[in-house]
Amino acid sequence: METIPRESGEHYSTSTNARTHKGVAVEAVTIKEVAALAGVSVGTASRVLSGNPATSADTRERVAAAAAELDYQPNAQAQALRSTRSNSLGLLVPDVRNPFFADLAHAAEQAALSAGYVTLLGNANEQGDQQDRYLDTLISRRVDGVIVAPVGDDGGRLRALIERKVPTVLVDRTVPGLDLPSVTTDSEAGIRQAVQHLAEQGHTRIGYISGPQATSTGRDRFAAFTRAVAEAGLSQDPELVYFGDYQAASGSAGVHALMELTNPPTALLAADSLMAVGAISILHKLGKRIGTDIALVAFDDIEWFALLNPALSVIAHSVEDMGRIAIELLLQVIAGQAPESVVLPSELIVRASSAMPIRPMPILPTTQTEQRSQQ
Amino acid sequence: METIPRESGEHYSTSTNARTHKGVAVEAVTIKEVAALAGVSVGTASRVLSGNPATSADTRERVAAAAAELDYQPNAQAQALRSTRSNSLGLLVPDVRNPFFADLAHAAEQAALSAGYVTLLGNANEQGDQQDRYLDTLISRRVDGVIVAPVGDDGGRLRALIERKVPTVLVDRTVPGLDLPSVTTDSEAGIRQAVQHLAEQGHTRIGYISGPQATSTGRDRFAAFTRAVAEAGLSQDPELVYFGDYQAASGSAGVHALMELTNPPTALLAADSLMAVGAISILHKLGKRIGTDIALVAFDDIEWFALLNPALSVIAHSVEDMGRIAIELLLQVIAGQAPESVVLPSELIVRASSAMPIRPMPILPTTQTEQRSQQ
DNA sequence: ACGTACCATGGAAACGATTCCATGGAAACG
DNA sequence: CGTTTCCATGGAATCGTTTCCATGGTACGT
Repeated sequence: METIPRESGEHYSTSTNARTHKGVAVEAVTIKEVAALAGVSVGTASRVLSGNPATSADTRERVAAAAAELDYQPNAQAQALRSTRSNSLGLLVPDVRNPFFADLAHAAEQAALSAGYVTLLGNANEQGDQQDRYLDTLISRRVDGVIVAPVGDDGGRLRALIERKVPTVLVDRTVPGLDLPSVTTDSEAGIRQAVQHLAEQGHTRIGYISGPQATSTGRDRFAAFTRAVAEAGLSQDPELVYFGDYQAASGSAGVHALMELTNPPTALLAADSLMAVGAISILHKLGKRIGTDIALVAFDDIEWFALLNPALSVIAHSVEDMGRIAIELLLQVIAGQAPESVVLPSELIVRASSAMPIRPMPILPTTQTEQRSQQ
Repeated sequence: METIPRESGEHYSTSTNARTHKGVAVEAVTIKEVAALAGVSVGTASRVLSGNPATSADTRERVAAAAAELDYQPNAQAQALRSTRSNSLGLLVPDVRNPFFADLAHAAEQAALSAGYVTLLGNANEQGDQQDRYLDTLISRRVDGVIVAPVGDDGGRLRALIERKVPTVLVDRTVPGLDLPSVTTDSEAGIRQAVQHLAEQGHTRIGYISGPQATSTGRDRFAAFTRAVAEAGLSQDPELVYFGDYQAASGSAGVHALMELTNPPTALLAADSLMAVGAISILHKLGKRIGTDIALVAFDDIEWFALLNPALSVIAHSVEDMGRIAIELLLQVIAGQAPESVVLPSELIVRASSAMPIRPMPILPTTQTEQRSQQ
């Protein structure tokens, strides 16, 4: 709206990309200046800096020296605009504060870095709209590929990625109806081992704190639990299942609900680490001693779980592999291939939280003996 | 190197920004196509889409409809190249897997998002060269501002940021000689409270697992510890200090070293959460019961510490405030102001790990009684 | 020694948006 | 009714880089 006449005088009228800061205009070094200092054309300078072999040793040297002298940093936006490659990947996780996803982010980021990509990390906060917002941002920034641990079940703006044929890989969770390569965990084995292990300790009523049924992991793990319980001949009382949302608070709520049953469980299985944290916290408050009064097993092998007293039994799966393989698959998609999805194994690690038989009595596989609550 | 003649035929020779994927070329929607569909010029379309008021209601409507129809997502690179604003911030932390920095990243990212910025998260892995590499990447991407929890003491490429006048704010740690706004914690109060508290429990020899002296927090906290110990009249035996590197392994090594002294400490203070984790792990292995055989206090208030048994006493400081304020300061710097640095308070939270007097005997402030190691 | 091949180089177009400037038309004013 | 003002719009320049194309020069084969 300013109408003050501006003099278009004898300034450097050639290259003026100003970054203003505290009122002072700072000129960034461009390839033009590098070329000038080296005494070559812009095209030649570009060739040298991008490693194009069609250059003489002499110019290579002079351009490199000029770039170093001026501390030249190429404008990544201009590069990306022209070359349609941004050398950046998007990584979208439901929650960075969840140690599982923090580890995943770390693993993926390191793998991406060694492949020459920077990672834009986005946080969906377990909210579909925030995920969609980030996905649009990633489309706008023309990232070369995206790795998503999806929130919700409808795909949302993931479909926009697919339409645009943006290379995309799903990780940890899948979305029904979306045909994308993925890296997931086969929860079946780990959960069956956990249930069998608890049955061997004499437990007949296992409480299950489930993930939300709007996620693939929530459904898969719940189905695996149901099957395992049936196979082991344990109680299939539907009251023993509480549906949480993968956040700590719902782990607490789950324990509350399960322990108020007239016939409460003697063992608990939590479908992720955060809900396990919530469960532990409330069990402490309720005065229940883990590993003695009640057994507890958690999905996700978090370093800290081994430090608890008693140490927590967990169903482990390798988050490092998951992150690394996700990047590998993504690089393949970027290269124009159509890689197969990868399913990683899970396995039970028994520690003190579930190692002690609560009721040392023989298991009666056929007859379900009514047991009084131990209030 | 291809010399195959390419036909430059009757294709859409106007706009061909191809993103190749699985061999198929996909054209991204550009503003040109939006303008064509709306029946206006590119300039007008741009004005509408960027909210420039110099547009008629009629065109606004038609352009908006066309953009929606085509699911247009602007090319952020072209926008940034022309407007010299990228609407993105860089956030560089020493280690995302450290829950303190994961929380910090989350807090900062949310604050940035609500201010309209996306965050590029980088991981220095506590290594100066990896930090430098990321800093160069951020310069190249022309981010609008950078928040750094610096690794090391020499600044490295941080000086390049300053030369270019890239708006930068330091967080958690500072670097001597760099005049940048920062958000840090005053460890003095929390550490003095912790030492006094331990002295009140009858401890006279407090082991200190220090952070590296090449970080400002390492130095500050060590100095605060030294002062507090002197004030409380406790042992200033230099053998009671172990210098770690803020990683879990060095916490274990520190406990090892301190417990092998002929006169080992009866209480431990760890300068960050990861070293505390390492310390807990090794104490378990050595059969030392925390809170009974040895007292333990950790710097950094991590949610999980409250779940340990016994719960861990901590020196707390607000990581949410730190992240949020860092973004606030950065926005001020971007706006051309020169904000003051902010120092946040710390305070002791006493839990079971340090609550019990280990040797209920009167303190002899002057005479140091020889105590046998309790191996 | 001459033509061919090749290689390093300079110049210019292009990527997709923003933004300045000029213009045409409508509205407002006398 | 004529002139001025203003506003919406189209066209063009521009951001910094890559990449295509043409060219000049050197080396090579005959």
